[in-house]
Amino acid sequence: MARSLNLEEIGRRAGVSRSTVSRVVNGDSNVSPKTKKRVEAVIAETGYRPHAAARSLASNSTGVLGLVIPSAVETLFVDPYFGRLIYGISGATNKVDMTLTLFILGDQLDEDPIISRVVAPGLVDGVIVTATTMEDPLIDHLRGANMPFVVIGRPDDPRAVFSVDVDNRGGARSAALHLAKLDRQRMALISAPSNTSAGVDRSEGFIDGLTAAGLSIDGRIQEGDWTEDSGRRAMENLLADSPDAVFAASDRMAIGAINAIRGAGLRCPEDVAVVSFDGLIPPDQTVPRLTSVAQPVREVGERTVLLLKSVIEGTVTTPESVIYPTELVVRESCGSELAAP
Amino acid sequence: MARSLNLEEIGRRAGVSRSTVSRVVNGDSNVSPKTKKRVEAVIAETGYRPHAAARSLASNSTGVLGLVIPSAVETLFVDPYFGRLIYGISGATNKVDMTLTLFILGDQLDEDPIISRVVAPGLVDGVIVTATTMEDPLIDHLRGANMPFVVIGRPDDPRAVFSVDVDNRGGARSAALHLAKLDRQRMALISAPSNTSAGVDRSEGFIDGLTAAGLSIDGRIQEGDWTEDSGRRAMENLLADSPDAVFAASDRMAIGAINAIRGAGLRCPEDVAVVSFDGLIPPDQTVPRLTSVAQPVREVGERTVLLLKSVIEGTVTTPESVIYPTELVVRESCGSELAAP
DNA sequence: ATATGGTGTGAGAGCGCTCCCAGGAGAATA
DNA sequence: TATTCTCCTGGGAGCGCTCTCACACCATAT
Repeated sequence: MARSLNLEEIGRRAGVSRSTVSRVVNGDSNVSPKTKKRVEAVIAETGYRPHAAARSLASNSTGVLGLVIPSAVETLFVDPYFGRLIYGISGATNKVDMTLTLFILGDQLDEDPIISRVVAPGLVDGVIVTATTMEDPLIDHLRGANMPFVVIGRPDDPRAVFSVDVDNRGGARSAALHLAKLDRQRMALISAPSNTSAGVDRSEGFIDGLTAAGLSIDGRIQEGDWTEDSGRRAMENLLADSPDAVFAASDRMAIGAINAIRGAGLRCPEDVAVVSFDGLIPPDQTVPRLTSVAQPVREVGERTVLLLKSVIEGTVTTPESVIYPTELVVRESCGSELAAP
Repeated sequence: MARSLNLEEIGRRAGVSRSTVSRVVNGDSNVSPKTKKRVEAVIAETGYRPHAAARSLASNSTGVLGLVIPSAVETLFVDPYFGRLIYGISGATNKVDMTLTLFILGDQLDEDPIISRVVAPGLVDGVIVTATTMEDPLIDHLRGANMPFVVIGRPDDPRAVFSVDVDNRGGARSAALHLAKLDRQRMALISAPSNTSAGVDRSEGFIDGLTAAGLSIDGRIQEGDWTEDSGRRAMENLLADSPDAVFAASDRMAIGAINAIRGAGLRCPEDVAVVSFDGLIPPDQTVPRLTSVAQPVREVGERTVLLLKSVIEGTVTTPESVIYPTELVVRESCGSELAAP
């Protein structure tokens, strides 16, 4: 019978103690080069790998980060944003030599059995919460269980919660100012869901920009749900008010809007200019190419992981809100070339 | 100083032993109703949750499933397929009361440090491998580490590996037969990468169908990489051969192809009919609505989880290949209405 | 010669749980 | 009352690791 391959066994084969093998495995410097080499040889030859659970139990840390995504994401998964975000977070997690666990929440948010798994001790060291709707009960559970966490988005109380977000307000505002500069007078808004912080901030920022330019929205607002389809329907409704420009709170909704504009026999950008938010669609994939407020999704993901790691390690203790700037990337859909000489 | 909340402590407060509390937590029947109630009260009141790592160590099972996704997925994440698949797998994992961990592989496939984490003992009980390219070294590592795994797709040797796949061949074949029945004579193919089993099977199935209909492809093949953009470029090349129909191995590539057809001033389906594979795009999101070979992504995800669970538990020991049927969903892009009276 | 200090190593305890076995309490049977 | 059986409960061992402490060893300083 093969005895199980553990520290003790490796030590036996290398003629040293369990402790010494542990030191070699964990890169402790207090091991003589000769011993180290011998132990490493045995490890390589046996294919030994430390037992993750045992390590977690003894060290009281798992090396695992949790990513919590609300259920509404079934539709959201179609949006390139989530794929990018997961990709960024996963890459950063690997870079710091940790593992990523996915918690996709069910429908009934409150007493979801998944939540109890998220906060169970010994499973994850910390949690990243994304796309949280305002006043998410999950936050309370996390805090109650004393589980380190970082929110992606703007939390209800930024002074009580660690968070990473992009400047949704400023980005949307710049979109309004840009369109105003191009002499658009009757702007419309396709907003994102108003129970998300990004949705609220982008709407407020846009209207803020309008106001600063001496314009007003006059009720030309339709709420979408991030999907292309909702963007198309929203635009169809808005066309009744004959707007000359529209700001869509996401790329995909903008694509839907462009389709609606075309479907109504109008031209984009000549008749209706379009500016979107996200900047995640490859430029040549749309006609006309989208003018969009670009947000650094990958950077947000990486920074979140790093921040969470600091919180777990206790390096950072007072909640901080990291906010990444956004950048208006001008292409054809806003009609800036029409205005230029 | 708050003493740590563990089985012993709960037992102390409820006036029973560690063992009894453990029985209550795990739903063991051999506990008197009175004791059970008392223990449950203490648990509820203290908010006790079992320590996952300790449990794993003692029971030698983690309750965690790993999902391994190759790196190429940065582009693939844009494809709705992966979102759906992850969503299905995650839902099924939750349903069997387990947790899902994500391993997104880096670029250098072979000695990726992530692989060593995947196969490390005490982290996951089993692994789901997706989008594997042929002869993936990961498979060998998994087998070498004696880690239970199930492949989504068609493995090199179906008799040696557990797998779940859809009938790519049959689906593609039915697309060819359908177009032939509509009197299309010069069909073209936009294939998926030939280092994936789905890519190979869909191409072979399509050509097989052509042959059965007495037609041939005559070199009208272009390979795409699943993206819309690659579909557009592929179609632009194919148009030089003036095909009257095209089969794209994925929805997104089909959308790119339609754009290319339009861009060349041709009509779809009148001049060039289009049939795609996947059936994941909401019908009204394209003009014309896509005729597509639909695959049951969610079912594949769920079945994979269930199968993996059986393998882990040892219920199933001889490798089996589950293959789901596909279904041709006819809409407008294939031009079937033109042929009908 | 003794004191001092760094370096490499081993042993013990303990993380919180599960699993197994021993055994008491009470009911059923003799 | 003695015996057997079932039901419930407690305690010990052990999962594989980390962490702290002790200590042997050798080099250098006093």
